[in-house]
Amino acid sequence: MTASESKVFSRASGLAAWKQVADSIEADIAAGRISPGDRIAPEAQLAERFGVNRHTVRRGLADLAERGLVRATQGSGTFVEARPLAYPIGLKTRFSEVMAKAGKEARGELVSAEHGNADAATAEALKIKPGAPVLDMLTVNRADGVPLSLARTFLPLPRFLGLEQIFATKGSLTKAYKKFGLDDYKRLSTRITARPAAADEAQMLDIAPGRTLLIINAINVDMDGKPIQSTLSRFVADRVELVVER
Amino acid sequence: MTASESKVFSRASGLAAWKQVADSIEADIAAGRISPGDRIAPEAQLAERFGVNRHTVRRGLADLAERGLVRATQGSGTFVEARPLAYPIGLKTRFSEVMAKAGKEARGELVSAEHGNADAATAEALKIKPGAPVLDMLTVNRADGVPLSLARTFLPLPRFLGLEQIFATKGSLTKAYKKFGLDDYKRLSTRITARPAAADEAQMLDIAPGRTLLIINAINVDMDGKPIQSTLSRFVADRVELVVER
DNA sequence: CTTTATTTGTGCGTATGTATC
DNA sequence: AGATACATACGCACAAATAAA
Repeated sequence: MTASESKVFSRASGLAAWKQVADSIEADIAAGRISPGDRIAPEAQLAERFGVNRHTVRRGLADLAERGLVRATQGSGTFVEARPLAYPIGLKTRFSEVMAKAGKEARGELVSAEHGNADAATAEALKIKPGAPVLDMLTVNRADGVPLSLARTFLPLPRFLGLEQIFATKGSLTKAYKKFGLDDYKRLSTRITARPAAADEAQMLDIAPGRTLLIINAINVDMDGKPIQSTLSRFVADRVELVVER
Repeated sequence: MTASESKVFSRASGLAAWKQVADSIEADIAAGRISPGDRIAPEAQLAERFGVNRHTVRRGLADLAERGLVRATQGSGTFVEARPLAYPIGLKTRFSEVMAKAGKEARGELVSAEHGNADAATAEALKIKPGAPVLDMLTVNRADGVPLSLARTFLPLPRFLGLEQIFATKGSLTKAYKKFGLDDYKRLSTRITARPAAADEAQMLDIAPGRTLLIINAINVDMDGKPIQSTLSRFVADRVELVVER
């Protein structure tokens, strides 16, 4: 590994030394010379390569860490972070299609499904009477086996009776809808918040409790504008990046 | 077995006792009988009122807390949470207009402003050459004095030279743009992630370190499609709820 | 500053009804 | 039928944090 891979370091460029270090490593990542998961050179080695003090290297790495490009682990090294999966949010967002486009295999796993009664919020979302029967499904959605989100979905019940069994085998809500003669649907509303993961959520998503979750509250309607589902999705924040589509 | 039950509470309704407690309190909140900021009755008192054990009340309160309706503080009480401010994200989102609509007074406070050089990511966002001059502003945006977000905004520099001085007095980026002959602009892209707040961020946003932040990476362009700003906004997650506009 | 009362948080034990094997 | 597991509910006690005296 020669220093020729990196840009030339200039003392008199006006740019702070730590910034030049950071920019150089960022360029290495952007150009694919170092890939997600790779350990970058130890700080001492970087200091020698750039001809700066280790403190200067650390300042640069801190800048990259703050922007989420690398993550330092004491005693182990500094690693290039996996770029989070871009997850589009738009009028017609389909989990399975989004994943297929990203070259990932999407699969929804049914954790539980039960018949319940709509509480005030769910009733308003689905435009049904409070206490009306709903299908209450809990699913874990994975991309290539890695849990991305934990979703609780409410569906109005006379209409989608038995949908959970189709979902369980197909692993896709879109496909399950087709069995009910519903070929197309769209997003009515999307609301986004974030909070730390509770113990049970962490367990199902295979993360440590307290890790950040992106909470998405979505309502989908059929082409007649009739609500067909109200979903509370909990995404592992450092595995996805939500992209708002226009 | 005795008939000394509370009016809404029914032992043999099939609904779990804790759920009935939760529903009853939720109804009180929905009906405005208790308002955001109010302390609800102590657990012991609620237990007596509903004729159940305190554990049962706690189970119900835990349900409400998980849904963000209340927040318990040890030694102090359980309080009704303020509903987070709905923050629309769309093609033309203006902080000041959004706040005015919500009946809040919006004000951007300039923390720092300096001339810098675009790093790789900023350069790509603004479609300028890496290292090109940019205005690097750090602002805290408040609604009625409460910090909602901390934003780092990069603007291309020959074009917006001196904008920071106008922003400092006006407290609004939209107004500052007008002084540069830019009357209208639109959102090109919005990317959303989330993570805990660092110490310095927490201090400026008046929250505890580690509280969850919603990170929004936005690029705005003028009506010719030319990028005019790249902003990294850090919203206090439990003060706002992002609403994706269609 | 110390003391005291209030309030939430936690633990353990007991009992019961309901599924499930 | 029996055994087992699980969720629900109750009772008591104490710890920890907060607020008021």
